[in-house]
Amino acid sequence: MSAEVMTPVMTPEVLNGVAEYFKVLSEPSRLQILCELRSGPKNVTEILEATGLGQANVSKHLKILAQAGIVSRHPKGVSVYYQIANPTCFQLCEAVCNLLVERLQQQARQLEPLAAGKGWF
Amino acid sequence: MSAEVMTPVMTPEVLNGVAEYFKVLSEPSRLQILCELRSGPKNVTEILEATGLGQANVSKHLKILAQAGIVSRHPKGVSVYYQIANPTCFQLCEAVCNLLVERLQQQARQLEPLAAGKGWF
DNA sequence: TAACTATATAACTAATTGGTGTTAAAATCA
DNA sequence: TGATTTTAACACCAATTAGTTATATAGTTA
Repeated sequence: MSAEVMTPVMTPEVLNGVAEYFKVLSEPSRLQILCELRSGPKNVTEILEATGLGQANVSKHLKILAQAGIVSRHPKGVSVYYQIANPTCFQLCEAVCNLLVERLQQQARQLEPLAAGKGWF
Repeated sequence: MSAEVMTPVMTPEVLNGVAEYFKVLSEPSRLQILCELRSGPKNVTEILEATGLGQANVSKHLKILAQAGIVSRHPKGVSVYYQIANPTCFQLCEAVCNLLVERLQQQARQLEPLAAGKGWF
């Protein structure tokens, strides 16, 4: 009955949700933590040592990642293990990586003739 | 010769670059602007009217999007038209959207038996 | 129970940033 | 030329947040 079937209206709620997810991935420290979890679950101390970040800082970042559903929390005795809950985040990172590489390569191609001495005069 | 071929080291530069790109997409206003550009190029005035955002605000957001290589700038007479330079951003948004939908559906499934009256006692 | 370890939380600072208002610059038209 | 329109640049304020320090909480062991 709706005429908006083909191009769905992006409600503010959806926009906010998507923006919020991207915001979680927009901090180098959090990406670093995610990279460390690529090899498997790690407890907080291991993440501390691997990243060199402060304890309270890591704890806060892990909470944010867990709330976003990107990592999951698994208490085991004294320590708490975290692991990737949804590997989609890596696909997103990979896509952005490719984007950045493409852009750098394109810039390199544009600069190449100048480096070869052509085009200055 | 390198032993790090399989799992590439994520240098701080790469991490910063990826984080920076995600940060550009982490603002609802910018996502709103991108959504308005889905239907084709638009000048600033058209974007103003479509989004309801302030002029200076839109100008700033467009600059950020252009610097990130997500939109491209095309002056035409008095006005300046912007258009999507790389549609990859939409694939990213779509992926995040699916993620959010999946999470809501999963939460719904978990809540369903409780709503049916089972599991309270 | 007390002592110890691992993690989380609270309070704080410093820096970043989204939004607004204003001004300036550039193109078009009278 | 002068007036108008369109966009960008600049200054400002309010709100958010990453990181740090100190403290609290929970699990473990003696």
